[in-house]
Amino acid sequence: MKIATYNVNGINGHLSVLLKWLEESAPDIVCLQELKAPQDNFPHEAISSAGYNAVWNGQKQWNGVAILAKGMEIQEVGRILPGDPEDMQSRYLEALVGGIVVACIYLPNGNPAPGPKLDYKMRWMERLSARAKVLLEHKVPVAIAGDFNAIPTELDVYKPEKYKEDALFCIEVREAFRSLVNQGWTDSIRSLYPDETIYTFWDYFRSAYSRNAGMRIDHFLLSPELAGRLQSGGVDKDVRGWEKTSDHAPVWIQIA
DNA sequence: ATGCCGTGGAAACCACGA
Repeated sequence: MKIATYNVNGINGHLSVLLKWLEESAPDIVCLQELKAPQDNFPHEAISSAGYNAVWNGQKQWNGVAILAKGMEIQEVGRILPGDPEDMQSRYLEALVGGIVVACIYLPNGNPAPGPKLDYKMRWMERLSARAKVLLEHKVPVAIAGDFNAIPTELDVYKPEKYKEDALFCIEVREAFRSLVNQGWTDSIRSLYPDETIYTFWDYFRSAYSRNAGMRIDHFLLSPELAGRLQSGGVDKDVRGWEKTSDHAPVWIQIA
């Protein structure tokens, strides 16, 4: 079973790229982030015609996450990350699909840092850690997948020294990410490729993609029950080079 | 050193992204 995560940066604006990638890559389960579409403007007919069921948590203008599945029922578990009834941003969607609990996340960016946006990000990471701990205790196959907006280590960004103060790489975000993983999760791509430089995002600016000035911020965290089934994984880097494309590339893993 | 690009919604500019 192939599971993918892809920050589409506007599902309607980049729909043709998404559909082309779905056809070429043929993932069984897909987590999407940054739909940038209100709930009633999700392109469900196009997604359905491509062969995918879908559940989505949309929002006007910003954010928005979705889970797609090919030929499988998607049983929604929830669309609220517990811990803050004031949080109205559509950044979380949890579903049971193919015998796996899939949590699709779009973690807040946090910039400019320091400031209220970083504060919100840190609180969101605390809430995610709390939910992740509960999911681990269930001792079932779980994948937390999505745009974490977190660069785990210096190996994961083209110029670490430039990002020391950035909300994606500052020490408190790195420590929060490491603390989350240390609950017992497996960072899939890093576990498959312990020493390689692998990026999932390249800025639109400054020819970042052609310079390979990227960062690894889209991740798959697997519970022990699922990590043992991890066979392979990678980044569909070429998709980032397509016309009218997202600034992220799709990331995928193959599960036995 | 810098949103230089790109999206969506509102309004012909704005907020936001990483």
